[in-house]
Amino acid sequence: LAEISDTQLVQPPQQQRSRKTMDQILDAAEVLLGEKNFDDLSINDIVEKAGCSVGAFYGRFRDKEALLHALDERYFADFIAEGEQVLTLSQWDGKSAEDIVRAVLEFLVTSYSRQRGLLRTLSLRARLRDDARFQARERQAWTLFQKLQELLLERSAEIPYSNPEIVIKFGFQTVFYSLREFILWGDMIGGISLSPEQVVSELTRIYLDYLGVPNEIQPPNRAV
Amino acid sequence: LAEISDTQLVQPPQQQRSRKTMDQILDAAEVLLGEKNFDDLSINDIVEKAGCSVGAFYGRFRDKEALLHALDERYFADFIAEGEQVLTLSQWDGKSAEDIVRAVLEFLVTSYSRQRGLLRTLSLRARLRDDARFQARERQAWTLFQKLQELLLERSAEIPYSNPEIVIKFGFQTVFYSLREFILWGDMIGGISLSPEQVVSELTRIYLDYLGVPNEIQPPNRAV
DNA sequence: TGTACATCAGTGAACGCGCGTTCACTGATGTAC
DNA sequence: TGTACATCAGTGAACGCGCGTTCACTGATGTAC
Repeated sequence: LAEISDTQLVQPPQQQRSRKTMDQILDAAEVLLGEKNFDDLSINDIVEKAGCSVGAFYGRFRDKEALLHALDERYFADFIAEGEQVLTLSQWDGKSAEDIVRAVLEFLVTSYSRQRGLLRTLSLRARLRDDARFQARERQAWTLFQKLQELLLERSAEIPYSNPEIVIKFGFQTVFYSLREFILWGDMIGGISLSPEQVVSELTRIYLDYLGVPNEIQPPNRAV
Repeated sequence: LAEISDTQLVQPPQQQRSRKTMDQILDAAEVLLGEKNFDDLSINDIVEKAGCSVGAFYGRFRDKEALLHALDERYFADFIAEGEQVLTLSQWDGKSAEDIVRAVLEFLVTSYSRQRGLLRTLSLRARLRDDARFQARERQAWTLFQKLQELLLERSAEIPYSNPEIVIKFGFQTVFYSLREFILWGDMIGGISLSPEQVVSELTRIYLDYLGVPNEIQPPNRAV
C-alpha cells in the first residue's frame, strides 16, 4: 500500500490503531467522494463514516485539504505503478501500434472508471484552486505518456508524416482529454453514450487514423 | 442585447438607471471571472467593481447564484445566435465537409476564447452543483450540432461507413471535448501547446480522418 | 512481575471566521389632477 | 406649472449560519528499571 508523504500529516501513525484510523478515514472519504463533491463533504460526514471523532481526524491530517492530497498521492502511486507495468517496453516487441494504443486506452478507462469519484474531485480541484501540487501531480501522469511515445516512435515507419512526434503528442492529448470527459462526466453533459469498450475502440481508431496508421477497426452499428 | 429571464431576478429593471446598474454588475462579474473563480468572488468584490452597493445587487438578483445564471443566459443567447448564423444551411451548398467542419471549429474556438473565464466557471458549475439548469443549458448547445450533422449527412457519400450518423456524432463529441479542454484549461494541464489556429487545423483533420473523408491537411512542423 | 512515566491516540463540545443576505432608511422618478 | 403620492432604486451596517478547527481532557500503549 502506498505511503502518504509526511507533509500532509500532523504526525505519521506510530501505532497500528492510528494507522487503521487513518486508512478508515481515507477509505471513507474515497467512498463518499463517489456520491458528493469534496466541498459538500463535511469533516463530520467523513469521520462518521470512518467511525472516529473529529479530533482523531485532526490527529492525523493537518487540515481538510491535506486529506485530499493524501488521497491524491495514494491513487497516483498506484496509477503510475500499474501504468508502467502496462507500458513495459520489452513486452511490446513485435506488436503493432494498434495493440499498444488499445492497451493504454483500456488501462486508462479502467483506472479512471474505478476511481471516478476521486478523479472527478481531483480534476475539479486542479482547476479550482491554484494549488500547484494538484497540477504537478496531473502533469506527472504525462511522464507515462513518454513511454507510449517511445513505443510509437519505434513504429514511425507506419506514420506517413515528416514530423511523427508532433502528431503522436497532439493525437494522444486529444484522445486522452476526451476519454477523460467520457468517463468522468459523460453522463452529465449529454451527447451520445457508448459503452466503455466502444469508447476504447473508437478512440483507438481516431488516434490511428490521425497518425495515418492503417487499421481495420469498424465503428459500432448503434449506440447503447 | 440578450434579455435575462425573470426567474433569476427580484424584479426586472423598470428604469434606465437600474438597467444600467444591472448591466454594470453583469459586466463587472464577467471581467472578474477572468481572474478568479466564482466561489472566490465575494458580492463585495463584484459591487465594488460595478460601482454600486450590496443592496443594489440584491435589488436585482435573487441571490449570488442568480447572477451566474443571468451571465449564463446572456452568453448562451449570443452563442446560439452566432452559431446558427455560421451553420445556416443554404450558404454551404457546394462546399466540402472540410470547409464546414473548419468553420464550426473556428467559431467554437473564437467564442470559447473570448469568454474563457465565464465558460470555465460555467463548466465547473455544471459539474459541481447538480443544478439541472446549467446542465440543460450545456445540452442546449448540442442542438447546434444537429445542424452540423444534417450538413455532414448530406455529404455522407464521402463517408465510407455503413452508419455515418454514429461516427459523425462520436467524432464531433470527441473533437468538441478536447477543443474545450485545449481552450479553457490548456495552460494548466501541461502537454503540448499549439496555437488556436493549429488546434483548429489538427482537430479538423482528426475529425475528417475519423469520418474517412480524404483531405490534404498537413500537420504542423513544430509546436509554438 | 510490577510500577512509574512518557508519548500516542482519541473524544466532542465550543469557538470563530468569512461571506451571503437582510433590513430600516434615504433619495429619485413617474403619474394623477 | 405645481403639488401629493406611489413606486422604484440604492445605501451599508448588522446579522446569522455553516463548517473547519481547536483544545482541555481521558484512555491506551510502550518502555525503563
